[in-house]
Amino acid sequence: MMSSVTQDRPYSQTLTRLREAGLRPTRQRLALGRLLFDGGDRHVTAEALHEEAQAAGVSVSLATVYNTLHQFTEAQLLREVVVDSARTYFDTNVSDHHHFFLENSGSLMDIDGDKIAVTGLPQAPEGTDVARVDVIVRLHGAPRQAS
Amino acid sequence: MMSSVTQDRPYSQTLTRLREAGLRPTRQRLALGRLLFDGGDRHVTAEALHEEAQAAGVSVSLATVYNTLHQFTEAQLLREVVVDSARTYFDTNVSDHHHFFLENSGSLMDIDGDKIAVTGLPQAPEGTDVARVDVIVRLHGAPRQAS
DNA sequence: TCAACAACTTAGAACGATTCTAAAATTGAG
DNA sequence: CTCAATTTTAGAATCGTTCTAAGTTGTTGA
Ligand SMILES: [Mn+2]
Ligand SMILES: [Mn+2]
Ligand SMILES: [Zn+2]
Ligand SMILES: [Zn+2]
Repeated sequence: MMSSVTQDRPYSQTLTRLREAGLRPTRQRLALGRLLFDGGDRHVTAEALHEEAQAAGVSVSLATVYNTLHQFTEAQLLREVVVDSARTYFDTNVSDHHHFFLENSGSLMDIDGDKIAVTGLPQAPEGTDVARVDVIVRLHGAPRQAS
Repeated sequence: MMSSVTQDRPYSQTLTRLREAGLRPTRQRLALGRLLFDGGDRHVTAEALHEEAQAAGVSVSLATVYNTLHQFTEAQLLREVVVDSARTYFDTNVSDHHHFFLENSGSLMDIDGDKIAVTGLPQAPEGTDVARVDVIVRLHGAPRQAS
C-alpha cells in the first residue's frame, strides 16, 4: 500500500527536501527538519525549537538553530510570522494563510487563506508592489463565563 | 473666530490631554506630546522620536522617551503597531485602522478602518475574545518600470 | 510662600533575542 | 582516502528595550 511512501519515511522526506534546497543533509539539519516537518503545521521560536531538540536528545547549538531556521526560510520551507515584537516565529505552513494570535500564551493558530477575504484594499502607493497581506486576529483569554 | 481654539493653541491641547490622562505636564512630556500630536497622524519609533527631540533642541533621555511612549499608550493617546520584529512603532492614530508597511524604508501608512472589510473570519476559539484584527499590507519597492 | 512628599527623569547597568566571529569539525567530490 | 568547501559552535558582540537607584521637579496644603 502507498502509505509506506507518504507516512513511513519521514526521514527520507526531510533528506529530499534538504537536497532540493541545496542544503547538505547534516545531522543537525536532518534532526531539526524532522522536528519541524514530521507531523502537522507548526509555529516555533528558535528558543523553543532548541529546547525541543535538546529534549529529544539532539545536540545542536542555538546558533545552528538560528542558522537553520533562516536557511529553511530562504529555501521556502518556512516563513516568518511577525506578531510580537519580542520574538520571531517560524511557520511550517508556507501556504497563503492568516493567524489567530493568543496574546496570553503566545501561541498561533492558522486560519485558512481562502476562508478569509480582505476587500476594499486601496491601491498600493505608486512605485510599490504588494508582497503579502497579513491578517492577525489578536485574542485575549475570555473572562470565565458566569455559569 | 473659533480657529483660535482648534488651531492656535496646540500647547494647551497637549497640556489638557496630559491632565486628562493624569500625567503631570513636565517639560519632557509636553515637548514629546507636541512633537507627536501637533500636525497629522504619525508612526514613530522611540529612537526616531528621541532624535527628533534632540534636533528640536529638547533635552530628554532615551529612557524618558520610552517611559513617555508607554504612558501615552496606556492613556490611549497612542497605540502600538507590530510589523517588524526588530522595532516597536507607536501610532498617534488610535482609531480603528490598518497599515501599509514599506519593508524597504520601514515606513507605515494608514488605511482607513472602514475602507477595508475582513470577511469569513472563523469564530474565535472557545474561551477567547477578539481583542483586535490587524491587517498589514507588506509592500516592496517596485522594479523601475520599463518606460 | 514654601516645606514635604510623590511623581518624574536620568545615566548607566542589565537584559534577552539575535547575529557575528573565527576556529574546529564535518561533508562530499574526486 | 584526501582535501577544499561547507557547516557547526562557543562565546563575544549587538541592539532595542527595560531596570535601578539616585537626583530633580511638580503639586499641594499649611
Ligand atoms: Mn531574521
Ligand atoms: Mn512595550
Ligand atoms: Zn501559520
Ligand atoms: Zn496607523
